[in-house]
Amino acid sequence: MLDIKFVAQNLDVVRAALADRGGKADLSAFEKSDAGRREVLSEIEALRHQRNVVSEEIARMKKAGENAEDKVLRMREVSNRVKELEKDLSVHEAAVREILMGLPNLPHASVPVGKNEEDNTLVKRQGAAPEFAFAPAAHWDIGEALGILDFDRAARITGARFPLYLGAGARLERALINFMLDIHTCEHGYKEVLPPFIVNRQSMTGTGQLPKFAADLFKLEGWDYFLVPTAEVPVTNIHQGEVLDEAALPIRYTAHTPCFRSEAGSYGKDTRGLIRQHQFNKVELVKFSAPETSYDELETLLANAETILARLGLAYQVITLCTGDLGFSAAKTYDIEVWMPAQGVYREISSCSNFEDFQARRADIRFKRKGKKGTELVHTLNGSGLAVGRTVAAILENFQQADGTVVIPEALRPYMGGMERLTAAERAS
RNA sequence: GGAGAGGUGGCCGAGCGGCUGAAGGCCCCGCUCUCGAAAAGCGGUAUCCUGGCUAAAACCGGGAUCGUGGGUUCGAAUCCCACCCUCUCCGCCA
Repeated sequence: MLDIKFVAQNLDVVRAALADRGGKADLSAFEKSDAGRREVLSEIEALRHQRNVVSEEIARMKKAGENAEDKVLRMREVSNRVKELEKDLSVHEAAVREILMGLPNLPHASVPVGKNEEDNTLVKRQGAAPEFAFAPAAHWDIGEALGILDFDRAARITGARFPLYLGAGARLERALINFMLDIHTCEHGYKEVLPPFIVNRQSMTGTGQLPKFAADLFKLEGWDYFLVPTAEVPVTNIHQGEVLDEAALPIRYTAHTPCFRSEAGSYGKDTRGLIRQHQFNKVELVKFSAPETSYDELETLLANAETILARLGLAYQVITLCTGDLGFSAAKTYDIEVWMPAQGVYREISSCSNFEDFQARRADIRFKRKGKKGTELVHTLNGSGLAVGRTVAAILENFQQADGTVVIPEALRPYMGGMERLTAAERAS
């Protein structure tokens, strides 16, 4: 959420930023509701002031044994009037809030202006894409041939877009999760957390998924609870409503969770394989930072995520999302895209964002500076470190061999009981 | 699921119709003392909204906030109702 005062005083700035994002905002409605809100509020406050003063008089008179009946009667009317006005006020407040909750974050000055993903800018490319003497197979064909992925049975169990890992495939997924968590906790200074996978409406609103993107979420029937679409939601909300110590910042958390997404509107996209599933695993990185260092924290967050790909020996590129491609809550986002040989493209495997105070304002996460009065909103950041299913897909495609086996990256072998290669040997059925 | 107890400031904790934005303590920040520190003493220390002043603050005025939302009342942290959460006991259970 943007700061209501900032919006009111910088309508043109907000309008321009929204235009850069490719949206249009009905800020005239905001102006009108906010003006109405202030007007009614000042009238209410004047009446309440009167009531407070006279009520005190009444107390004094009653104590002195005097008759205060006329004042009581007058204040009864004032109170009724206040009640009426309060109804007006809540209408205005709801209108302002609704508009404000629907406004996306303002892009940071360093974000390139652009219409869509074609205008994203390349930051760098790392690692060499493997060369094949044969036509590289798609990861779903490799996985099915090895007997470690079974999409048909997954569809029987649940439906389309659910994964079933078997044998070494299941172990590979688990190995990656442990590998990533170990690096982030032991080498990058993140604290491991294991949060709830189901969250309430407030948490979803705090990080920005609600109220606007309910269609992307799985909701529990009979409950006002939702399956997490990313660990960002439960982990960022760890400190919801808190005032943090300046000395405690930056706070860094890493968490593995399954992620559940309805993928509404993506029919026909990435229908095969592990790329776009309703359920997938992800190791997430979340930071709470002081405002002045949050962009430095974004750079290290990105570097922390990149480390995983580098250790696995996967080629990747980093791009900066342009204004038109930026997510709702983000002020700046880097995507890391891993090389996928079968399709010959780089595919998103991590997304690292600084939300500045946008989520902190919604979730009410503040901090106090030593020796200073008052509190300030923290900056929140997060990034995938990494999407595990897509990492499996990348490993299968990048390290496939002519004989159909897949070489396991060396860094991962300790987590695979020393296994060096995925073969069809253990295929059971 | 049944019975009971409770949710108050950064933290602990008193208050149970008006003198309470809230005692007391802790933390934190100034000052005194000290070569310095500790201890002790003195003072200060919630958040949000709104108006004035301002380049912006500081500052000043007003309002709101004692789990959340309603209600009673001239007046509610205090009384009533609903909901949420926590704890204890019983039942059930991985």
